Amino acid sequence: MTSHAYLVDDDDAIRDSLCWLLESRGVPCRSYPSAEDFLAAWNSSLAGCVLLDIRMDGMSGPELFDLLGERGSTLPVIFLTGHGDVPMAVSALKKGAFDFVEKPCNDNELVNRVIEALTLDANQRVAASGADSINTLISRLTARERQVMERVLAGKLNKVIADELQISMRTVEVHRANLFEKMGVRTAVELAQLLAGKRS
Amino acid sequence: MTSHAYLVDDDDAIRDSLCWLLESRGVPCRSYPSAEDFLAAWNSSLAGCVLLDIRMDGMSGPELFDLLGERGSTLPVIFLTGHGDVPMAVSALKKGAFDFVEKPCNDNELVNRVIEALTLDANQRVAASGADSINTLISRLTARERQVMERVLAGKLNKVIADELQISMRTVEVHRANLFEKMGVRTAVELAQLLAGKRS
DNA sequence: CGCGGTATTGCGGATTTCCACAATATGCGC
DNA sequence: GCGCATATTGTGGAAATCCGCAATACCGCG
Repeated sequence: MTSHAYLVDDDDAIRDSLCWLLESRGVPCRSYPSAEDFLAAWNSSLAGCVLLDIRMDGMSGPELFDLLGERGSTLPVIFLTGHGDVPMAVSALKKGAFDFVEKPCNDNELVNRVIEALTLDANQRVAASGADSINTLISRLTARERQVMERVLAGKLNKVIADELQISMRTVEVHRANLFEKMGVRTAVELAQLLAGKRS
Repeated sequence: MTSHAYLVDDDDAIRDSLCWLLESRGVPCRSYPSAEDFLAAWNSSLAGCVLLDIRMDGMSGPELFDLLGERGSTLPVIFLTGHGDVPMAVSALKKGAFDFVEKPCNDNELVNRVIEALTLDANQRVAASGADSINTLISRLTARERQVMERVLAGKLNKVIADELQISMRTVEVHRANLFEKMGVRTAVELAQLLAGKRS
């Protein structure tokens, strides 16, 4: 999924001109005439950022913003508005909007913000992919292996784990070795380091 | 250091009325007639939050905000302004201000924001104290113990560590046991958990 | 100079982990 | 039913860790 700027505005002229501006600066751009249109097109694998008009027919910009958040979007959102007020800007930013700019605005400024947002999103994605691949690894463990892993991470001895799980020590050793193998580590400490912070 | 609201505004009447409002709601408050006054009184152990007027004689609110940031303040800052515009609010929030409210504002709203900011600050402090106490623990280790700890956290076997440090395995065992004792853990895994994330 | 803290090492035994080899049982899909 | 993945257990030995007891050495402080 290439990184795009997703422009949502119900004004045809603005959509066209902004889209042209961005593409002329090397930023791939797709535009949508309504919040509903973008929401329909959105899926969690979209990468890039969103340029969102505040006031639109149908669903408003902030409403779309909230909805995207609920659906797990992490796309940076830049609000665009011709008639914004301070409380609206404050509210948007406190909810995690990337920026809030008033129309008309300086072209270079806007393109810069878009590029910043694109960069942020790219960084977020590499960071997330780390956690993701770890969760993928964990997902490949069997239930037993996960139970053993939990207890290994709690610093428990095999014999204690065996006792807690009501199985023999030998079995614990087997699960332990298997899960280390699957997680690609050689020691319990490496496992702890691997999962440091991003627990699932 | 008790948690306070630090009010910085050059308008006597506003200072008095806001201070009275906050104290009447149970929020201890101290006020300063200028940014310079607060800056002089500030030190890194102050706890609470800052209520900052934008436009003041001498140093402006945003200028003070930047300076505090440079000096390592983590106090949440709520900007107060009677004539703010959107770009100003956006700029403040993107720089990390806690909130940005326009005067006149609803008393309850403001008090709520202050309490939120106070809560945030308190949470930040407990989080920081955790990292701090860990660093304190580490600082009590001897040089050798730290060297051993590094390698233990790298998942190395005692024999390897002994080899790297050119000492006997027995010595490594001793250092290892001592540092576990000092760090208050019983296993290498616990140590890794303890230092998960906040490495010094 | 003696005391205390740190660093160092050895011995020997208890405990634990690691692993190869080997085997049984269950459940699931073709 | 057969093959495969998973779970389970055992034997036995090599390797590593854990730990008490004991000793030597260096260094800074009073």
